[in-house]
Amino acid sequence: MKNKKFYITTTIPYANAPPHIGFALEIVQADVLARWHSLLGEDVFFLTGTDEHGVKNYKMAKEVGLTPQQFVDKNSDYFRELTKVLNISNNYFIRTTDKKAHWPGVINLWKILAKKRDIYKKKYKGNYCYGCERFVIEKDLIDGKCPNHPNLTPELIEEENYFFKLSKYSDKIINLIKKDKLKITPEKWKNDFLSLIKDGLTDVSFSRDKKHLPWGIPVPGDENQVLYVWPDALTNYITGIGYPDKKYKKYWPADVHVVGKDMLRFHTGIWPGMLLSAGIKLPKEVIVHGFLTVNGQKMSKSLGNVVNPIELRKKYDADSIRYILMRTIPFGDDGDFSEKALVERNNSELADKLGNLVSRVSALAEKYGLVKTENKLVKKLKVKEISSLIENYELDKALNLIFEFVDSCNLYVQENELWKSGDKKKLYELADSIKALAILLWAFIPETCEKISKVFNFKIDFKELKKPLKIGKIRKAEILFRKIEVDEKQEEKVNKAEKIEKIEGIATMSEIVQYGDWEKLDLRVGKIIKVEDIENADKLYKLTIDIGKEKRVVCAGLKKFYSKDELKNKKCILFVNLASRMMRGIESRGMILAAVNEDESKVRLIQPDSEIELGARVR
RNA sequence: GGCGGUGUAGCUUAGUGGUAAAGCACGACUCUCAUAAGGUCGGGACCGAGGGUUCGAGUCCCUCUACCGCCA
Repeated sequence: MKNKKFYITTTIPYANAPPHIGFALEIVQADVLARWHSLLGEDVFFLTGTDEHGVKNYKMAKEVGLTPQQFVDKNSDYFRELTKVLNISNNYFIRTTDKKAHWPGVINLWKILAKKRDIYKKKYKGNYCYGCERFVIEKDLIDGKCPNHPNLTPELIEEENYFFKLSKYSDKIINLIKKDKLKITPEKWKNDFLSLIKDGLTDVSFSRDKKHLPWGIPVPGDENQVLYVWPDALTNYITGIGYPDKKYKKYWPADVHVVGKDMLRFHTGIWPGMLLSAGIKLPKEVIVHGFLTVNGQKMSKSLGNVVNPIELRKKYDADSIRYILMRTIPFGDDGDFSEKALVERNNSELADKLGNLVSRVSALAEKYGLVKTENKLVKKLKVKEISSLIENYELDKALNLIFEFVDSCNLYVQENELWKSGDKKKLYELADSIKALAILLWAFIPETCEKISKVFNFKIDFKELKKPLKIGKIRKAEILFRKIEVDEKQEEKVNKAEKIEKIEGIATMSEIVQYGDWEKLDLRVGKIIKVEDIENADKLYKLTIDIGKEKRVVCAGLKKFYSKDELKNKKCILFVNLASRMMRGIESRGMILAAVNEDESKVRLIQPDSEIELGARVR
C-alpha cells in the first residue's frame, strides 16, 4: 500500500542577515504540520532554504570585504543552524545559488515560458532605488527621494527587461482561487488577495540588466540580462524536489506553502501564473501567518529589538520556544512575542502542569505499579477535535484543548488521592493518558515527548493512540522542563518600568496647565520654502515658512542637525503667536517645534504624518 | 482618500441572537504523590461610543471613534 504524500514548504528567506523570530514562527509552524502528517503515517517532504541572489547581497558582501558567495554562505549557514537548534524536520535545504540543485530547473522553466511566448522584452524607464532594488513610482517619491531610503537619490534609468505575461492568466487564477482550487487560508487572506487583484494581474518584470544586477542566474540566451527574484526564488519549490527531473512529481503539487502575509501575493499571483504557463500543476493551498511584534512593538533594527532565535535558543530549550510560538500566535493574525511570556508559559504550562504531571505519575507508577484496565479518563481528551484543529492550522486552539486534558489528569490524581490509595488501575489510566498526550504533542514539542515515551515505554505513532499501553518497568521521570528563574532580562524590564515612572514623573511634576492656557497657543502647519545661512551664526538658519495665508521668517538652531537641502520643502509645525524676537539682526516671528533628546544630540522636526493644508491648526 | 480587519476582566484571548467564559496575574483556603508543583473558592467587564432591528444584541444593521493592515 502506498502512503499518502504530503509536501510542505516554507518561503525561502533572503540571506542578507541572520534569521529573526518571525521566520522561526513560520518554520516551526511548518514543522508542526510536517510532523503531524508524518505521525499519521504519511510520506512527508518538508522543504526550506534560502534566497541568495540580488543586488543587496552583492553590495553588502562588498562592504564587508567578502565575495558574494562567501557572504551568502555565511548567512545561509545561520538558517541551517536554525533548523538544527529548533529541531526542524526538513528533508532538504535548498539554496538558490546552488548551481546543481537549483539552476538547471530555473533555466528549464524559463525556457518553457519563453517557448510559450509568455516572456517578452519591454523598455522600461523610471526612478530606480538601489535600496529597494526596484523602480519607485514618481508619486511615491518624497522630495525626490524614495520613502524607504531617504538618504539615497533614485536614479532615472531606462532599461530593457524581460517581462512575464502574467495578465494572460489573470482570470484563470482569480477563478481557481475563488473555487478554492488554489486555496488561501485563512479566508480573510483569500478575500484580501481577491480584492487586491480585482482589476486583474499585471505583467511582471522577470529580469534586470546585468549592470544593475550582477549577482544572479543569467537569462538563457541573453548575456546581458540576469533573472530577477521571482523566476529564480519561487522556482525553489520544484527544484527542491528534483525538477526538472521527473522525480519531482513524486511530491508535486505542494500540499501547503506556508507564507507570511507580505509574501502572499507572489505565491498566489506570480507563482501560479508561471506554473499555468508551464503546464505544471498548481499548489493546493497557501496558508498565511501574521507578523510578530516584540513586547508589543514592531521589530526593527532601528529600535534594536530584533530577536534572533539562534541567540534565544542559547537561553531556552527548543521545545519551550516552539511551544510559545505555536501557543500565543493565533493563526493568520499578528501576535506578540516576549521573553516574559515565554518564561511564564514555560513555567506554568510546561513545567507545572505537563512536566509535573509526568513526574508525579511516573513516581507513583514506580512505587505502586500498574494494572491494565479500560481507560475511561482518556475519553476527556478530544482527539478528533484536536486533529481537525491541527489540520485547519489552528494550532493555538489545539494546544488549548490538549492542555485542558493535562488539567483533567492532574485533577484525577488529586481527587482520587492516588498517593494514598495507590490504585494501580487508576494509575494505569493516567499512564495511558500520558501516552496519548505525548503522541498528540509530539508535533509541537518532539524532544519532550520522546523522553516521555521512554519513561512509559511506548512508540510515538498515531496508531498507538488507541492501543492500550503495554505495561513495562517505569521509573520516575527526569525533570522535563526546568523552571526558568527571573534573570537579568527581568531586571531590564524593571528598569524600563522605572523609566516610564520617571517620564510620568515629569508630567506630574510640571505645572498643570489649564485648558484655557493651552488654547492660547496658535500652532500651524507650515512648509519651509527657503533656507538661508546667517552671517556669524554657526547654529542658526534663516527659514522662510509658508503657512498658507502668509509667509514668515523664522530663525532656528537647526544647522547642526539638518542640511539646507534636507530642510527645504519640509513640513513643520510653527508656533505662530510667540512674541517675536530679534536674533542676529533678524526678526524671528515664531518657533518651529522639534523633538529634542536629553543631551540635545538629536533634534528632529515634528511634522504631520500625511497630507494636510498649510495653515491647518494644531490642537 | 478608498477597502478590509480589530476593539470583551490588570494582561492574553474564547464566545457568530437566549443567564458574559477561560488561562495568566491577584486574594483566601487546602492536599503532600510530584519540579515550593496539585486542588477548591473568590474579587474583578455598563463586551470602544451612540443609535436601530428584535420579545431578547458582545453577537445583526447604521453612524462615530481608536488602533492595525492593504491599496491610492
